[in-house]
Amino acid sequence: MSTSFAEENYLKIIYRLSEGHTDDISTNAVAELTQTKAASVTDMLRKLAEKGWVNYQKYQGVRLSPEGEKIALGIVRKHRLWEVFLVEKMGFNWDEVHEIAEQLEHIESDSLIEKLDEFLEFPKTDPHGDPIPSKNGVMPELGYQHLADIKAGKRCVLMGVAKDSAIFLQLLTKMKLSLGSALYVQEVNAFDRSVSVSIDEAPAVFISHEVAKNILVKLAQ
Amino acid sequence: MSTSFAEENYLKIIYRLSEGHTDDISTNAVAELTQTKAASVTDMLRKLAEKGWVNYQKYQGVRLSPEGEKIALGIVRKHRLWEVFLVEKMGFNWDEVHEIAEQLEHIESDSLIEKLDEFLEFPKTDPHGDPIPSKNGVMPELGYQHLADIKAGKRCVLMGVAKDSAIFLQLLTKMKLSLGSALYVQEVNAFDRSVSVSIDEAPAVFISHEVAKNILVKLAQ
DNA sequence: AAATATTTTTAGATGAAACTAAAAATTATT
DNA sequence: AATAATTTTTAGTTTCATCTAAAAATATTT
Ligand SMILES: [Mn+2]
Ligand SMILES: [Mn+2]
Ligand SMILES: [Mn+2]
Ligand SMILES: [Mn+2]
Repeated sequence: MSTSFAEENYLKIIYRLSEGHTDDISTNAVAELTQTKAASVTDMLRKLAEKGWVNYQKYQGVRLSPEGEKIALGIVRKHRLWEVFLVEKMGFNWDEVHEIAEQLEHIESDSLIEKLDEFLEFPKTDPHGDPIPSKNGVMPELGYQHLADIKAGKRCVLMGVAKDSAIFLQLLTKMKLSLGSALYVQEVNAFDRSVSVSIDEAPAVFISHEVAKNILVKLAQ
Repeated sequence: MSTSFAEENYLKIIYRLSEGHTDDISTNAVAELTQTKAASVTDMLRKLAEKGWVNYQKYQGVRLSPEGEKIALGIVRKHRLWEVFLVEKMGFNWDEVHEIAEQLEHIESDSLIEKLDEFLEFPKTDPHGDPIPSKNGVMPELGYQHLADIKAGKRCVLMGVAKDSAIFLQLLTKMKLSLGSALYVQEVNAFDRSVSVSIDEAPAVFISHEVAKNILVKLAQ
């Protein structure tokens, strides 16, 4: 069965909202991410349920069916592989690729995406550190922690971001933060929950809680 | 002003039908290439005229305005650059790329297409020998001839094809014909207008008039 | 437990892009 | 020049994805 751009975008967003927990997703949550009204979401959820891609009961919220999750993972795979292409081969910065990948993720050609994967030498993660689902729909679990949850005195490495808006990524770049940055959490400041962090052995800088929440790290060793 | 996929496809097809001659294009001709009904074409032509991209008078046919031609050339440029990418970088055969490029041509990002052009080292022609319009909307005139019009005894080189359907391209491949093939027109056979042609100095084979019409060549020296 | 607030669904409408069937205009033929 | 054939347009529908406004269901507060 074929999928429209709109359907693919809804499935992808329901997938995103489901990551981690297992409870049902609310109509309003979907409406916010799709940038549509709740009434439009209700219509689409009925249609997706009709096609067997979601389980949906009026007023009870929605979750992906196994079939729907497979489609969503396919879109996410394409999105992230194209992002790698845009950064690695076309020379874009990590804050410039998301919007273009939003378009490219809907290109329909299995052979293209497999050839792209090979051309990029089978990357495991995208330019934002997000894992790339395998061809057969398995999303690797990377198990990173949020910088905001790291205790003072710990060393860690920046492995990813939990948000890929251009404005956030540009701020990280300004702060000299990028994938692979070696971080030393000198102090957690109780007043505003900001963290004093030394980046690549440089003198420590303040990172706000809002930013630290969206930085994913792996503890050193 | 933004363009929908449907509008872009119409403009591209009107452009294609206009190449060469200067007369107006008929509604039916457009309907055939867009794979829609004449009534649908009439609707769209009114809309395109409204936006200033075509000149259209009821019953008089249609032609592109300068603005419409610029848009069409932009789509053709993207289509052909993506085809080069698919063949040169992704390892597709020349008969496999057209359908994928039909999708990729609608990706909207000026910086992407300029970076792609650079990545491909500014190709002048696509995998079918078709010229790639410049960034500023100029289509190079290559001035090739049809193999069907070449006189017996002449040598020429295969430079392009006038049709990019997979079935035609696969036949050429089977006949060992590809871009750059050195052709010697041994004889034009009056009965069926087929041509006896030696390909790369091999013993001559028969090429039907139907095929010869769609092969573009440059006379040797 | 009632009242109130919030969320979600229904009902009805809109704009795009297609369709079919019928009418009108143009072109070709006698 | 009249008739017939063909092409093109109009009129009225359909499907998809959205919208607004109002109704219904659920959740929260008093
Ligand atoms: Mn992204
Ligand atoms: Mn990403
Ligand atoms: Mn197209
Ligand atoms: Mn081509």
